[in-house]
Amino acid sequence: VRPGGAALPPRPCPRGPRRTPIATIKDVAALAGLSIATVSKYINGGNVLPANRAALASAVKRLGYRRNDLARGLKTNRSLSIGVLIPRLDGVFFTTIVSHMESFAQSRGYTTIVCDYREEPRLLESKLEFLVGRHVDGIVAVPIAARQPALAALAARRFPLVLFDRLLAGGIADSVVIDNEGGSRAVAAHLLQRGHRSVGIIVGPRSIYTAGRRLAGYAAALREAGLPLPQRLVVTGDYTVAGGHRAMLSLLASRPRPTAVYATNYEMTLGAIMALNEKGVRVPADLSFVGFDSLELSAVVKPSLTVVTQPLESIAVSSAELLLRRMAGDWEGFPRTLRLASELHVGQSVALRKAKAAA
Amino acid sequence: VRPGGAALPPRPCPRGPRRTPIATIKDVAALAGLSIATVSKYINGGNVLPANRAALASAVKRLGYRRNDLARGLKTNRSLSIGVLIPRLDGVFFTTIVSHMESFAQSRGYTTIVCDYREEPRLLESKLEFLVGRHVDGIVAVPIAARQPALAALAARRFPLVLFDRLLAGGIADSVVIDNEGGSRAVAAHLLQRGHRSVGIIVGPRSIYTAGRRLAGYAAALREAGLPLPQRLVVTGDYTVAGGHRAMLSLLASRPRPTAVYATNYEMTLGAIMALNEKGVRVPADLSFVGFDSLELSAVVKPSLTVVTQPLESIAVSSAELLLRRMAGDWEGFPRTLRLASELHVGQSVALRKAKAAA
DNA sequence: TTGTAGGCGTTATCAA
DNA sequence: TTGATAACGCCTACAA
Repeated sequence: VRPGGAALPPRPCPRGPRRTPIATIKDVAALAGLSIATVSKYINGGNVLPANRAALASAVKRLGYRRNDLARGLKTNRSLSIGVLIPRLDGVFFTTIVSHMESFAQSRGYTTIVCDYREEPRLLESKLEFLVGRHVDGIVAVPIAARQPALAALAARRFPLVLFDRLLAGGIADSVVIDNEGGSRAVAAHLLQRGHRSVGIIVGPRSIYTAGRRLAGYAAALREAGLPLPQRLVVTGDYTVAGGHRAMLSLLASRPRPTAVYATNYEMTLGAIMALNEKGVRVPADLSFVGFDSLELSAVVKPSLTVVTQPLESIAVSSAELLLRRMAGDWEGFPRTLRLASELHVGQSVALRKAKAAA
Repeated sequence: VRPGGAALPPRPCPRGPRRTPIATIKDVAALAGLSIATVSKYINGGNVLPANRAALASAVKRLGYRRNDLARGLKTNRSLSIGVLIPRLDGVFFTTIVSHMESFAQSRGYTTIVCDYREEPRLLESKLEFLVGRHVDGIVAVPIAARQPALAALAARRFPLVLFDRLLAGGIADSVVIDNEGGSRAVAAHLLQRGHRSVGIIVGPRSIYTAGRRLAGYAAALREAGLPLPQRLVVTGDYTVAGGHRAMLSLLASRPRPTAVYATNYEMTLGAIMALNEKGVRVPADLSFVGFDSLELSAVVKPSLTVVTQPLESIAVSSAELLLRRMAGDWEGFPRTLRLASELHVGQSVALRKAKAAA
């Protein structure tokens, strides 16, 4: 029986024989004929006599000394690591952001521990436990739902925590999101201006924050323009390639067929394009199309795609920067919500239509 | 002036005020009225009297005690983390593998520190330094070239190190690769059997191990069949979407046009398909096509794609498992090279041609 | 079964 | 400026 709280990680492998021993401060001190206190000062940029400095430098080099961050962290009560908790590790959106975070964090001396919870609430909690157990100095996370007791508790304790992409209800934690509504409004405006009155929209799962906002912004823009948004033009694609593919097929089959389609994330954009190609639908001659996040595709596809793009690197860096600030004890403006702008890149996938009576 | 060896990481943020203090063994001991040694035993599954066990359990729960892995690692000389060093963090191939490694490692109690070196040799070295400085217990890495002194040195020191995807010259380190030649041979056989005699191949950069092997296997199969492989049918696509796109366009323009094209990685497959769609080339009626690693696409695209797939999860798990074995001191068979099979998934993208005289 | 004590590599406090 | 010395949280003989 293994006791000790809910879920202690399994015992790791028995350790093997030690290889080349690693030099410690003590070794350096011995070789340089100085005390470990002096060596420590030297290592951390303190003042030492030039003569000693030289001796230490050579000793460090001779021994190949490397500071032991574990020991240091033990003393300073910091692990020099931050946790990153995301819904999934496949899809390109999160991995790209994580990649940027990773390199930013490393440039600041921090290591990242990345966990994904496969969109499972239960896994989210246990991975959060794992991170806390690892004594990470801060956490960047993507909530799965608007209410998330575990995350809320962390925030309430003033544990450095920054959310991104999705928000918690009540704005109780520092967060970084993009202007999802704004992006969709821009798309709506663009399509309306180009004469489209019947536009299909491929949306994500209702439960996901971004999906709701993207649809809401789009619907609001239509409403303000006095146009209806019939349910048959709103198709859910589950944020997957297959879902986008299916959704596009269904829109193509719908009568009257919309004159344009707007896919609201990368995977669904990909799937939708595949469907168009299979069906031999010409863009924008037969159908206009607006995608999401697929700037790379946009450059490759002809005609170039009109897409909404998110500033992936900014999201990553803003989140990490805010986190580091909190970790440094600067809680100014807490809880803070940064809203980054999304951009509409106008390509050639939206045709100009003569205005005529709406369907 | 910051002294102390080549490249110490920058000083991290000054620490902020301590928040909710975290319970330690000492606290648990005090609350339970026992010694810390007993608590430690309890935590690690040792024998304690039932009565004490109960007291400890409640104390642990009350205090929300979590073991400090840093302190434990300091004592046991292990950091419970493994480093993962890969060429890039964009592309789906490496990130998928890393994702599997991450979850496997976590299931064994290990944390992973992921670094990418953006295909830059210099960055590879410095990230390796970073990992070693973090005292990771082992490293999984993808070399950038056949000779890599830093990696070789590590292997020579018997530091737990497993390479994957690409090999080092001389087989001096544990490695996990797929049977690249075999995959290409299977493609060649399939195409030949279906009557294709003039097949374009879109290859990766010469400098990358897998690119060389994939081309070699294909060329060998042709040679053994007594067929030529004219240079104009071998187009380099740099392993990128844009490159695959360009390469396919060039093959389509080539005269006589090949009857089939084989793209040798995921990104190039994507680009190539885009090019086909743009040009309105029907697959397989106008041109047969074989892709790589795009099983997900394969399901979405119609007609379904014939593709070579790599066992991404096996690569990840095999590498991590071998690494853990080495970390446990089991050096049996060192240096070992695991060669995993790739698979040819036959879809409907290769047409059956009546055999006739070669071009 | 339980407790005592020493040490892992660092940092930090004070004297010297 | 330098150097003993005491933590940091945990593990582990060894002794009780």
